[in-house]
Amino acid sequence: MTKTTEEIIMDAAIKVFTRGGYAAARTSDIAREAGINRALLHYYFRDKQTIFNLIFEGRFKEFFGGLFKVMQSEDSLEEKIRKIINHEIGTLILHPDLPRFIAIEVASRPELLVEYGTKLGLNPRMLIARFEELTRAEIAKGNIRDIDPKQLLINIMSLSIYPFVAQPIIRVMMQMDPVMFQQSMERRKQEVFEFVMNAIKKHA
Amino acid sequence: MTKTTEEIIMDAAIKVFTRGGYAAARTSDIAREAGINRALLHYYFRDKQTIFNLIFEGRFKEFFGGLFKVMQSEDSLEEKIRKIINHEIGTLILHPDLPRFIAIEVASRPELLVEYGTKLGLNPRMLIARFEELTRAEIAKGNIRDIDPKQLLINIMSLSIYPFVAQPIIRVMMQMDPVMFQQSMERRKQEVFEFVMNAIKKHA
DNA sequence: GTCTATAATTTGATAGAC
DNA sequence: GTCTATCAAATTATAGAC
Repeated sequence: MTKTTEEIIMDAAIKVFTRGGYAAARTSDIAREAGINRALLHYYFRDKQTIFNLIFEGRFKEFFGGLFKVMQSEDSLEEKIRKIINHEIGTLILHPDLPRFIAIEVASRPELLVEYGTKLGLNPRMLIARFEELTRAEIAKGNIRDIDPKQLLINIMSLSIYPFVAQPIIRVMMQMDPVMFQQSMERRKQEVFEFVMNAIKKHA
Repeated sequence: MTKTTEEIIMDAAIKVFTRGGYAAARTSDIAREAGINRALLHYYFRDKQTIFNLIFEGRFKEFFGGLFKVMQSEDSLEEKIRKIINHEIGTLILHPDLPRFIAIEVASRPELLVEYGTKLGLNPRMLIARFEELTRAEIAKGNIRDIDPKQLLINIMSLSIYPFVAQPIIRVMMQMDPVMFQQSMERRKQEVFEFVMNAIKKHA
């Protein structure tokens, strides 16, 4: 189970690229992080852009791939909401820099979203459609209050993802070290779920 | 009211730096955007870092300055929540790239937060303290359900700010052009307010 | 496969003419 | 004040020895 040099380089590249995006990444940082020489990067991978593309595809998949499965599940709305939140926060506890990385790169080149989206067979329309349908059905049945399903989905994502984007700010303002932050996010799974369910509940 | 060259350069620099952060910004991009020569940047400002520091201070102030005032107001909790949401979304409609820019730079250098925070006389502890106090009072009075005030504040911020961070993704997934997105955010002020108020309301 | 040395390219900063 | 030309430094990429 000992890692090949190629894997070592990839792991190092993930760290460096994810930290500040493509522009801020130095190939020398990747080499140092991997404990090898810069020239060896070019032996295993053609150039910086090639490494980045491989990394981006993997990170993109991490960010969107699991979500797609969860969104497609045949659960009730409540159960689906719970799973989305648990999946998002759970993933980001393991990879806290992920959303910032995706945001940086997709903002500077939005076509990446379409390119890698189709590459992974993700259909955004489909992804949203089921959730919308389910939500509208619950509204029609009178189980929840009238709310735009798209906005509801944005709200769930916002509550799950934003704290990680703002992690450095939150940590300073609320005086948390990384461990405290992680524990706080662990508890947040339940808190966000309750917040959302309350928000869509009907009131007398 | 015709702009000086210095102002033209600053405006261009704001655009370029905000787009992808310091590392991705090219001085040649700033010059082209300003319609002048690269050398002229160095005539008006010492170097890239100097321009960036000026820009960052301004943007930082835009992002945190107004919030500070709103957080200090003597309103009821409900009114304060409304004002926070309106202020955040309102500001970001005018400056949609702002939160991504702040997130990128503060993530790569968290000390910026403390440095510019104290420079502007912002005290994060104070900022949160009043909100916490007010929220606890409402809980004690039985007006809202029991909720961690810090988490509530994070939730309000998440709902207000995240859509702008994820703007490129949301735009693609929901097929909105920039104008539609802006209109959607305008409506969102009210929707987020209702969402939050419902979420903290007590249920029978 | 891995390294050292070096070349090529990109980017930022300066000198000096107008 | 603004430009062209040039330099210097940083960064990426390649050649070639071992």
